[in-house]
Amino acid sequence: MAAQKSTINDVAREAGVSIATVSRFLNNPSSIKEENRKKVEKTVKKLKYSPLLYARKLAGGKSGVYGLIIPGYEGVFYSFYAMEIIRGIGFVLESLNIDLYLHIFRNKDKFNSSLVDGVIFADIIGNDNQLKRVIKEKIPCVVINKIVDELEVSSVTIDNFKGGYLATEFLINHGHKNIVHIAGDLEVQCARERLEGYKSALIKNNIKIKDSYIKTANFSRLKVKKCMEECFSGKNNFTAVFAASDEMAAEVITFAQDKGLEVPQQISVVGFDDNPFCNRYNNIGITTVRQPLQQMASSAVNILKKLIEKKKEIKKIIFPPELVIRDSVVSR
Amino acid sequence: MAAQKSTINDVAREAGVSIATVSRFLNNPSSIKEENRKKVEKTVKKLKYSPLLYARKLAGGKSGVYGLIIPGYEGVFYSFYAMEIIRGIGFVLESLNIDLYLHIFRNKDKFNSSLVDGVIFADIIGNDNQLKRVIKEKIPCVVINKIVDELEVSSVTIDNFKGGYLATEFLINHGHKNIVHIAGDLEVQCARERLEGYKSALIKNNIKIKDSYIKTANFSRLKVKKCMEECFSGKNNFTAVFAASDEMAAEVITFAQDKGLEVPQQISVVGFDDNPFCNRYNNIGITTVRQPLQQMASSAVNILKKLIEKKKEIKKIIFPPELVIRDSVVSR
DNA sequence: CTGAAAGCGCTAACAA
DNA sequence: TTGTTAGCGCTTTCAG
Repeated sequence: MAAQKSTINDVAREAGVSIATVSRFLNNPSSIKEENRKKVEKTVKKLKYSPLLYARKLAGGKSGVYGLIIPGYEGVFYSFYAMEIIRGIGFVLESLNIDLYLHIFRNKDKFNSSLVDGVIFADIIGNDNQLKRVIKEKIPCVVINKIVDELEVSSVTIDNFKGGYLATEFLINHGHKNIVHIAGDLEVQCARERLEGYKSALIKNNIKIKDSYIKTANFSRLKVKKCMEECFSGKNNFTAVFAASDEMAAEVITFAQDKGLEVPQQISVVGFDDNPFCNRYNNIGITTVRQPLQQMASSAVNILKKLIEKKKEIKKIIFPPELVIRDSVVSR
Repeated sequence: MAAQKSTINDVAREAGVSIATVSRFLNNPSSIKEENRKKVEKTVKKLKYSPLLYARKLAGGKSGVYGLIIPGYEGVFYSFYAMEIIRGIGFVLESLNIDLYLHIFRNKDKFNSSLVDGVIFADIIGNDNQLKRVIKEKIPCVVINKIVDELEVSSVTIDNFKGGYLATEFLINHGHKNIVHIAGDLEVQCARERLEGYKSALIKNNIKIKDSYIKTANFSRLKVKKCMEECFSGKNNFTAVFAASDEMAAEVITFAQDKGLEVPQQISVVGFDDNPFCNRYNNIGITTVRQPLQQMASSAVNILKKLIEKKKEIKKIIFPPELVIRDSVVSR
């Protein structure tokens, strides 16, 4: 009556072999006799058998599931970065026939890694403990978007310093000297590095760094408004803004336009991300710094896979960022 | 040496009780003596013990993980609907201390439900078989966004017919008679129903349905352009467009503006979703139909939870849609 | 190449 | 209230 799932025992009985043979068929088909392989194969199909992942895992096998841990900061589901990472990883895993176990956490640290074969961290923001625990339990893992120098762990990042440098240098090369930087949340490594890149470009070009030109907006659009109001409140004479994300750059444009200023004629803008949602914001193509998120995701999966298969060692990869020139910057 | 995870045996030994007592502590703490409870609690903390979900599940328990299955249609990761559902469900589950197992599939049907206690389907698009299998295996489940009349399964939806009707009626009430409808992918139930709502509103108001006014754009922005080109190619005299999503509505606005037409002065537009990304598209607040996605998500989780706890029966919930009036429609 | 059997960590009778 | 014990479905020695 009950349409229960069939088990390895059912298959073994029906096919007239032992469960060990069925197990071998599942894990290493070439290790059993042709004849048995055919019999088992037929029976598996007939009974629509598929192994219980948890039984398999308990017996020392693999579940075929990777974990993806995403810090649940505010607005994470509106974050281009987070969504691209989920998308990229989901896409690669699918082609590998591996399932995804997504864990988005806020505050608490309750990821139970027991179901997964390995873990990918999409950034580490306040969850160093989680990472440490995973490493301690010897679960293979890879970190994206943060270089964790103090730990023996694989990572995939871009050179955010260079990204910030490129963006700022591009503005400088167009004759801008008074450049505002809207930074992301400085708790986050990539935001700090982009800021450092900005400073470094100024220094190299003998431009004085003005603290009043550096604002922090948490990567969210909401806070950008406040930053811009501050910039405009004093005696402002800046001619360009470099924002640490395209979303923030878009908000800068909106703000400037609401103020009656033309972009880029009166204010040039550079963003970060190459977010397709903002490519053509209010008809302005935003010049931006592209990070190859899909490549990073795919790279992370591959490293993890090899780690799980014990084929490779810890590896720290850094991709180069790329300046994408559109039309939100003019010379002056 | 090896920092292995501690097991229930370690805890039992260390605390001087049997593993059964530890198990009881985990699942029903009030059933053991105060004294033992304290001892076990202390030991659990000391050893940083947490049960292996798969061992638990194999022994007939729960994993504390719900599955969320999302059809991986093109652009799913840019889909407001999909992201809101993930967000809403993630948010509710987090407060319940339940983990999420996200499965986004394309083509193949390889969801292995064995790790989860229950499953939520975010829409059914071409994966009826998956749903049927889950039901057959007696795994508790809930479907969002599609009413599956022919199956005994819980569902949470909105009244999409009514949504389409409201949108169209609003345009008619503003004096529009020539109304284009940009439908979503008609493989998807909600798109069909919105279209029916549109037709019904026209009929009720004695306006003839023109096939040339009905275009299908797959919910994606790309196809909208083609639809609009078609609309404009013939002798067009439509004055309004009702799009089955805000994203598509935004694209309609872009297209019209590129054509040199003013929105809403020359063309009124109504969308669907109340997508905050499009709230203020090119400075135009889009009038739209809101579906309470967060509520739907939360409702789905609650139904599933009760199903798993065997406290409730199959339930089909239909939420009402709500017209949100902004400024993309003018009378004529 | 195959089968028998041990055991992974846990839950849930059952007996005490 | 507690401990003993029999599995849950699978992988993996170890003999044959």
